[in-house]
Amino acid sequence: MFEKFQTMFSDSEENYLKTIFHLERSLKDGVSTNAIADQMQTKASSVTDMLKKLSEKQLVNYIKYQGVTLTEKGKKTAAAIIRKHRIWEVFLVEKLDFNWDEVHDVAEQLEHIDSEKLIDQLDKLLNYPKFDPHGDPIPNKDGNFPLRDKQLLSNLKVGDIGVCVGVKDTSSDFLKYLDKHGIALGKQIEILEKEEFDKSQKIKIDNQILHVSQQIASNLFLKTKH
Amino acid sequence: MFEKFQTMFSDSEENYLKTIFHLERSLKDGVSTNAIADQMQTKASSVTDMLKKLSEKQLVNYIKYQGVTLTEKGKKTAAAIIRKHRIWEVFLVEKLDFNWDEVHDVAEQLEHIDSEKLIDQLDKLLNYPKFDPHGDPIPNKDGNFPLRDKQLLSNLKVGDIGVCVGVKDTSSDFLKYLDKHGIALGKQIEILEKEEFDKSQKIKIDNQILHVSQQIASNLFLKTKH
DNA sequence: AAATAAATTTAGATAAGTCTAAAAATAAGA
DNA sequence: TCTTATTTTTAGACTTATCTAAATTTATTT
Repeated sequence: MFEKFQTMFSDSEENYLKTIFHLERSLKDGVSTNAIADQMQTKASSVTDMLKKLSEKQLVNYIKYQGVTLTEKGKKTAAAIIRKHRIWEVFLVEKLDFNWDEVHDVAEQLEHIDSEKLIDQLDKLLNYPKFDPHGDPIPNKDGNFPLRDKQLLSNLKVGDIGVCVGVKDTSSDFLKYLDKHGIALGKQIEILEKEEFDKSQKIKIDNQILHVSQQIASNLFLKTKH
Repeated sequence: MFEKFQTMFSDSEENYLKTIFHLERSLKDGVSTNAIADQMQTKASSVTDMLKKLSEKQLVNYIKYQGVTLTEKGKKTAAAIIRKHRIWEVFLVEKLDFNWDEVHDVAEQLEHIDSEKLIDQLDKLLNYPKFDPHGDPIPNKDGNFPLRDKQLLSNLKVGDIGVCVGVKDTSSDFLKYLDKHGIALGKQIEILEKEEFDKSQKIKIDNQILHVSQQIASNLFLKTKH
């Protein structure tokens, strides 16, 4: 009755792959043991153990004391997990009325469900979304991420106009702040003033004037009108 | 990033509770170690280990060599898991075009996802279904199962007319057999003849005549017209 | 370049869940 | 009832994933 699903990889292995994938993107060069440990709230020794295992399975290139990179196989696997995570997030928001600050923990569980048909059908039900509720790209079945030119609000100059297309910080607190001030994906934002001293900005959204700090501006992605 | 979900119980514990719940219903009196081991395709010694643990957690009444019964807490927990399993099955069939013979393995995974909001919203999306795709009752949030008077096709007599409301055997093979012969939940069936010798029957469904063996008739539930 | 600091790995331990093989308890048969 | 068979439990081992503490390697600093 409870025949074990011989999923390719354990939940833990999948979580490591996903983390390494993300770190590799942001840190560019090789990912260190400690970086992984920090990100996953675990101990460096645990990371070392797992890296050995992932290395044996040809998922990472691991050289002692030198950090890791994902192999092609590792990248594909990580992309598949991220794909599942993000499709589930869209589902939760679009079909089950979750707010964008509530989806992460549940998606973290759902991403490990093993069923190709399930994810394909979900994708179809949601009309093949390209971005998740935070504006992050959803890789296709081949592991390729759709590109979208976007810039941080903090990098725009006075007079620029853009549409909000994503957030860098996906923490619940930040998302709730955005909700409170009417900032959401799809909204148009115009930069009215920039304060050099503290990098804060005055912006126009929904014909309302809003002052945002550097912290906000550097976590909000806009797509500028070319 | 990957803070462990401190779900009440592990997947394994939940699977044991669910199995014991089902066995308790069919076997009536206490459930034996071997019955659980058989059902779960595991070894009796593993079952004993788990029973000790479940007993410590007040989920079962366990006396060495005497089998187990679920406590109230155990019943509630089991019902909650079964509730999740069956709601997911409805979702898979209604929203993702799964066939009723494809849902079990996936629901087996999904039933362990820990999110009250998720299951409540799913329930709402599906319009609070009372029965799953095999006609099995979905317990409510209190753990109570909706009742439906139903009888096995094999127990009806010539001339009786009923509507198909469930299956006893939910194996893929049986469900595919039913699909092939146009038998589905909601279909009306009339008993035309019964063969005493081999207990086979001649029935009418969709104005077609069909011969079904004892094996089929004893695994199909009908609701007779009052 | 030697000494110190930081990062990483190893060694050994723990917990959950499972297994095999042996021991103990219960049930069944003569 | 005594003996045998069946069921159940115990004992000890294994795997996965984690941890702490110690050892090792790499990086930094003077």
